[in-house]
Amino acid sequence: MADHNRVVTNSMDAMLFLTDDQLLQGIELMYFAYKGFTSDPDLILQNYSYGRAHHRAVHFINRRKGLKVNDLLDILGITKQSLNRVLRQLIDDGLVESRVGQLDKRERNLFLTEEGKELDRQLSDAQRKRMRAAYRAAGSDAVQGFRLVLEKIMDVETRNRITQDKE
Amino acid sequence: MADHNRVVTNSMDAMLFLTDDQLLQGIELMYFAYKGFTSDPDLILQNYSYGRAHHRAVHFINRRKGLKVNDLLDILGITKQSLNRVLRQLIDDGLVESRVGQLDKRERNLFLTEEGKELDRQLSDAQRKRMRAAYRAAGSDAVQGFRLVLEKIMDVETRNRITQDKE
DNA sequence: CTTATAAAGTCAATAATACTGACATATATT
DNA sequence: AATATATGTCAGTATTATTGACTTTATAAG
Repeated sequence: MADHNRVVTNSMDAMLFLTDDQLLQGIELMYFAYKGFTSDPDLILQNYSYGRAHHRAVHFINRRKGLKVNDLLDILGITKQSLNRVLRQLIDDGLVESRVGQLDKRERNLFLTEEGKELDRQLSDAQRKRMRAAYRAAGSDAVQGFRLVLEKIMDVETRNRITQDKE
Repeated sequence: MADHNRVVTNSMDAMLFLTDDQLLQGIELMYFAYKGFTSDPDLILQNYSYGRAHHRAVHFINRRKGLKVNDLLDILGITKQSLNRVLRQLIDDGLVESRVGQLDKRERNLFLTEEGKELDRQLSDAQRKRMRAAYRAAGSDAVQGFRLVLEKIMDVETRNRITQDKE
């Protein structure tokens, strides 16, 4: 079975020029790009003594205003104990507001306060600036390909959850 | 100067359809794709009680056989104290060999042992499998765009260091 | 109405990864 | 001989994550 797969794989790789070395180069590209991608926000977060976890929470609370705590847990894929520390800080610091659910009072809907929006704006500006520069330098065809490959790289469940919200 | 740039930026954004929302979608794609990208290796590493730091060390030692400790520090962008813990484990566990430099005996050249190569093969197989599937599903044009955008996203210094090795 | 389930929050212990600062050793350079 | 470089190590701290146990409040099911 292993041999059979290898043969099929090789012929399809040949069509797409997918040598092991090229795949490894793609893997390294992902690693280094992600590192650059997070470097600007990391600097800003230091001023707040926050980390990437705070960034992610702020980002998704802004992008999905009023989302429930459980929604955020699903998106981030962490435990509630992990999120709690971060969310507690953001609420105590006045960047996030937790409102009791209107239909189900057990639920909490999360929103950014003005101060939270200000942090999000700073982080988002830095990251969008980098993305915009990269997109512009690479061109729109490249951007399409970039987006397509990234969608295929992520877990299917994640992709379904993300794309269903858009369409 | 800021105003001048803004005007130029906006017109070019229009040409490339770069709304803030699309940029934010790209940012989320990076986040979710990177998460998927690391999920397979993470499972394998659990069997060894290793983490991502070990993965990165093993990967780059294999890709740049005989590299010096300082080279690895530059690539990973961490302190030697951080690397030391990971490298110490890998050496003690017999996955990495540290050979005294031939020209300069202060230097140490790092190599994977057979056992180290076996771990690298497992991690690399999993990650290449995912990349290959994504590449195949997206098509070769998309792959070109993917690579191009990633190169533009990373820090310039990183890009120079990476690409100089290839050409 | 009572019981069970669900959403959120918390406490405690642990782990992986990173940091800074200080210092040691061996080797190379000046 | 003095200085600089490459590597290694010890100690202390921070961030982010984990598992497990438990509480509070509110909804749903019996």
